[in-house]
Formats: sequence, C-alpha cells, structure tokens
Amino acid sequence: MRILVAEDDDRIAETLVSALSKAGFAVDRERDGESAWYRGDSENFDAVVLDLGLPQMDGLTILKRWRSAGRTVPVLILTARGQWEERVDGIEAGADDYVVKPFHVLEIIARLRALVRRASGHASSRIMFGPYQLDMRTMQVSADGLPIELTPQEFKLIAYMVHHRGRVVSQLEITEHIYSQDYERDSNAVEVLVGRVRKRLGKDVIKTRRGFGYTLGDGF
Amino acid sequence: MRILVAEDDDRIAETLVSALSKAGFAVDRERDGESAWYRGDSENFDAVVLDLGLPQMDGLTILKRWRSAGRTVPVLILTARGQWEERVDGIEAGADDYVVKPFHVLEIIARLRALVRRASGHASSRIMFGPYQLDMRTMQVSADGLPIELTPQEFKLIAYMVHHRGRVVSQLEITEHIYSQDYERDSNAVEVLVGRVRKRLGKDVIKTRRGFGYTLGDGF
DNA sequence: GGTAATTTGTCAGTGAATTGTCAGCTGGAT
DNA sequence: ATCCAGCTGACAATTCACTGACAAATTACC
Repeated sequence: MRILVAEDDDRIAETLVSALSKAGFAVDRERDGESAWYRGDSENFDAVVLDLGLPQMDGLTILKRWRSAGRTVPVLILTARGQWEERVDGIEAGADDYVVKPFHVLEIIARLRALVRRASGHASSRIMFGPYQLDMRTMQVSADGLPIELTPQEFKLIAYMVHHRGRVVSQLEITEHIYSQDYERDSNAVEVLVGRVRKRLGKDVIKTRRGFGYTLGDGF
Repeated sequence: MRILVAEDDDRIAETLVSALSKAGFAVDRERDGESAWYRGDSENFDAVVLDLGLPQMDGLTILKRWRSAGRTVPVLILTARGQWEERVDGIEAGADDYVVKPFHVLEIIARLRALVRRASGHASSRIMFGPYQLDMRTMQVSADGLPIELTPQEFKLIAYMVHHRGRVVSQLEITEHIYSQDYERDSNAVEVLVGRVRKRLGKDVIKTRRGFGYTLGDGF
C-alpha cells in the first residue's frame, strides 16, 4: 500500500513516515503544496495524508483540484485543533476522513487502513480469500483461525494481491506499491517474494500470467 | 503498439525502454534530436515520449516541425520539475500530455495507454468486440467476464486489430507495430500468430483479405 | 551498543512457456 | 488446373519465471 504524506513540518512528517513504514505502508513524502498536488495527480497512491497548511498551494485547493480532475484517491486531512470550519470545508471538498492535531499515529494508521479498505470495496478489516483470512489490523493471515507466520514483505504482497483480486497485477506495479521510491528494475526480488508466499500459503494462491504478472489463484 | 522514446540520458532511457517493453509496447529509442525528428517524421509510431532537452535539435522544435508537417502522432513530453513554462510551451506546440521528471514509470505507461486510446477514438480502456471485451488497463481479454488467457504477443495482435477495426491491416503494418525495429521481413511469424489467436478466440475473429492483410471479422 | 537471529535481496543454474522457423499443405483467384 | 498467399503442425530458439544457496540488511535481544 503506497501512501503520500503531504506535510511541511519536518518533525511531524518524520514521525508519520516512520510509523507508517513500520505499519507496512510504502510511504512517499512531499513538503510543499505544488509538489504534493502534482504527485497525487499523476501517480497512483492508495491513500493520501494531507495537511491543510502547506506552503505554495494549500491543502483544500489541492484536494479540490484532484477531485475536479476525477482523482478518487482516499484523502485523510490533518487539521489543527478547534478549526472545525476547516473540517467542514475539507469534507465538502471531498476529504474522506480527518484527524485533529495533535494526533496519535496509531489513530492515523487505523483510519488509513479503513480508508484503503473501503476504497477497494471491502467493509471489514478481515478479508477472506479461499480458506484464508487476511487481517489488515493485526497484519496476520490465518487458516481456520490458526495464524500463519508471514514476514512483513510477504504480508504486503498477499495483501496487495487480495485487494486487487480479479485482475492481473504486473511485477512493476507490485514493485512500486510495496517498496518506497524507485527500485532496481532488473531484480528478481518480486519473483523470489512470490515464491516465498507460495511456500507458506500453497502454490496455487498466486497464479503466474507469464509475460503479464500475477493474479490471485482461482477460488481465492 | 510501437513507441518512440527520444531521450539522451542513458539511464532514464533504459528504464523507460525496459519498463515499456515489459508493459507490452514495442519500443524504439533515439538519443539525439535530429534522429528523433527523422524517425518520427518517416515512420508510424503509435505514440512518442519526447524529452525536451535533446542534443542537436530540441524537443519543442521537433514537435513543432512534426505538427506543421501534419503529423498527428500523440506526444508525451518529459520535462524537468518546476519548468512550468516549458510545459505551457509544449502544450502550445501540440503536445498531448506531459510528465515531470523524476517520474514513476507506471505513470508514463498509464498516460501512454490513454493517449493511444484517445488517438484511436475510444473513450474507455475497455473495448467490446463481439462477445469479447478487451481491457487495455489490465491487459486481459474476456468473454462474459470470464478471462481468456492470451500470451503477450497474441494480446498485442488482437489489441492492434481492435484499435483499428473497420479497415484492412497489412502484414507489414502488423509487424511494424507489434515488433521493434529489428524484424525479419520474410518471415511468416504474423501468419502463425494470427493462427494462434484464431485458435483461442474462434476462427472468425480475424478475417483474411488475401493479398492485402487482415480485418476483424464481421460482427466483431 | 554489540551480537545473534531473522528477513530480504542477489545470483546462478534450471525448467518451462512462448515465440519464431521451417516444410509441407490448403484453398481461393484466375 | 495451376499458382501462390496463407495455414498448420512440429521443432528449435528464446525468453521468462522459479529455485536454492549465499550475502546483505534489518530487527530483536541481551
């Protein structure tokens, strides 16, 4: 899951970036409004954390521009305490949720997960696929209630696949969504990762579409 | 779909060529402005990725020359971050879209697909033909929602045919658009490929116009 | 803060699916 | 009937993905 954090305050931004990374998101950060707008406009993030008071272009403007350009990416607004008018404006401009500063990072994480989940059409934080259950909250996969040990990367991969079930996901797409920033293009890290997930969940969970990418296997 | 990448920076160019090839495009690359101009002027590409800062002849000049010579090929401009003026100039010179460096390749791919789609007069990335549906975004062909497994080359062929339905497409044209420059002229690879697609989608999808080429069959 | 354990990425070798080539065949146009 | 563009099945070459072993990086633990 790839998240854009648009926040000019370095301290806050670093807290967020580090917490979100640990929570398993791939995080990119922008410090000014114009850059934030451009990246949200041109790239596919799974969600955006947007501070309203950004230099160069303020958060509300950014959000309105995205929405009028048809960008539906879930947006979580950060707003200063007591500025309830801002909240209203934000929601009207198309924000999906908001959090008041100072905030608890855990709350941000929980809300982001909820947003991503809703955006991909799943209501609960637990998603079934085949005999397995994926719990986004605890980052665990289980079969019949028995937890299966997955490493963080393995979990990210299967979670991304489950969120995009029903279509083919290219290696490039996987790389960009489970790793931050750019990555070595000629690496077989994704193939190895797929192999490891298969070893844990059975070789049919992920099906190879040679030349295109991968899909969740039939029945998952 | 054949793409010309006009970019002098080797690292960027290689990233692009490799990613675009994997995404199913046939890619040719030129490193200087004059060669780029010549190839775009004399060959039929489905789209061009044009860096503005090319040696010998800069991107804007190339673009203006093409346009004044009546070349309508979709052009995606690569521009350095913050050069908003360039972007405006580019659009005035006839660019169809622009992307700021540094970019994410997924974005380039998405925008190129959109350009090609619009150029062939289709609004959506999903195109119906007969009982089938072609989805350029997920690179899948399906019948009644059930995906049909095609190999990459097979997909490229049927995609090209569907984009150019209603007219006869010569073997040479097919070769030029689904393979990169180094193709054998006296090979029956296209015939074999057509045969394989017919085997998967039914032998009437592609109709032979003996001596001229192929068309989508009646009702497709 | 340093060391052990775990996770993750790289590499080289292997295996399998895709694609191109070839040779012989088919069938439509004249 | 003949000719030749196009078709087809078999095979070879190529490309792409998988695997196991090792190295690097990250995390956990004292």
